[in-house]
Amino acid sequence: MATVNPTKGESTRERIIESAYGMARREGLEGLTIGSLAAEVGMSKSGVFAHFGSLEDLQLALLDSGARRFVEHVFTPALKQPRGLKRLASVVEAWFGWVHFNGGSCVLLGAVSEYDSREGVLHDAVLRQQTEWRRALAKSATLAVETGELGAATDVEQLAFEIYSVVLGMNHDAGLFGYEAARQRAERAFARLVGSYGP
Amino acid sequence: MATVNPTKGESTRERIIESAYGMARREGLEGLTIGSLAAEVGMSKSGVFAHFGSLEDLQLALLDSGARRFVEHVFTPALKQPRGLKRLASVVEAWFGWVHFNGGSCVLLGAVSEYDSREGVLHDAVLRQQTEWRRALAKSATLAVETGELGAATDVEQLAFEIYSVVLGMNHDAGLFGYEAARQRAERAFARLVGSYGP
DNA sequence: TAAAAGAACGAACGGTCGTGCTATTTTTAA
DNA sequence: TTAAAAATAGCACGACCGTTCGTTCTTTTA
Repeated sequence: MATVNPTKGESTRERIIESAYGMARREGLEGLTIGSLAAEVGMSKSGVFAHFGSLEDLQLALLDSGARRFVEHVFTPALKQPRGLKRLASVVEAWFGWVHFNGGSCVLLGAVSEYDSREGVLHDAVLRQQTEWRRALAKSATLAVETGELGAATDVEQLAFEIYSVVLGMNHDAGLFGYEAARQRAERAFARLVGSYGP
Repeated sequence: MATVNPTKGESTRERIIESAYGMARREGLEGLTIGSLAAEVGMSKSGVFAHFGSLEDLQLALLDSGARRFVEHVFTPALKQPRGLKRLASVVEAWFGWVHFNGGSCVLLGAVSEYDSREGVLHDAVLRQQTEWRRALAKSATLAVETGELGAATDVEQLAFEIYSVVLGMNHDAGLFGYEAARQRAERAFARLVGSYGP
């Protein structure tokens, strides 16, 4: 019972974030403005503003919220799979689905290219996220090595990089050329990867 | 003799683009403003503005200029290599180097995530670029199949996607975690790729 | 050297930006 | 039901946005 009895402020704050998330998917975190956001949720600028205290804090909240959804969508369901290749594949498949779930463009990945060569709290948050998920991916790979489904000599960090690359490739192609074709390419690439790292 | 006797206007236009390119590398094409650009080149806003007619045209010019550099840096030198795997490898290596050449963040790739889910001439230009380079990459792969250095059954479009993914992975990691480590990962990934597609 | 063309400036425009303030309304708690 | 607290609106601000316009200075051409 985490979200029971949400106060009015909390629920509208959630509504704002929801709306901002859709907007950021089209315009990026940087393209977000309080004015247009207020118009979309049907509030005044100052009304929206008061919930966050600053635009940067709103962006930060958005990043957090996105991260929560991401983990829920990609990592959590995989826990139902047995450790090893099954679980790793589940993560990757869900990751592919995540791109589609977000209409072909991902706020979190967009934030990487917006903030990777900048300083500030948003950069720090993005870096933390990416580091964490790369680590989680490598961990999943490690389990698949331990079950013997991947070769014992597997460099799991390298494999995590290569899987992540496929995700980036899919994200890239989905945005430019369409989701379906991109997903097929990505599926095949991942299958190849698993095959080439096999025992 | 293309750039001989450049008129004054042409040369300052070049200077502006040069400066804008560096700025766009930090802030993205979207983050570019005529005011800050004018300040950096030491001109008035209107003086800068007059060279392009609109901000969008400036961004478009920047995209064109970047494309020219990119081709010059990545594709042109590879022509000195014999057709086949040598040339393909040369393209990929130069591509890796291109990321470093641009200080770890590439304007052209940045433009993809800025404009992939938008409409307009900038989106169109980005799409044209990416389509062209993917095609060129696939073509390079085709030659390597014809020389017998890659398997006859190779799906060159799939291979092009996978190579491109590695480039994206490298770009991602270079921006967040540093160039050197990213390049090593990318090198190994490409080597694996070539190996797994071998004859 | 004179005339025409081009380049750059400075000021101003209407907008929008994020952010403070002070009211007013609505929700919550006693 | 009433008082306190929270949520929202309204307005104004200074800054900056892209763009336009008329003017001035510099370069090119004849």
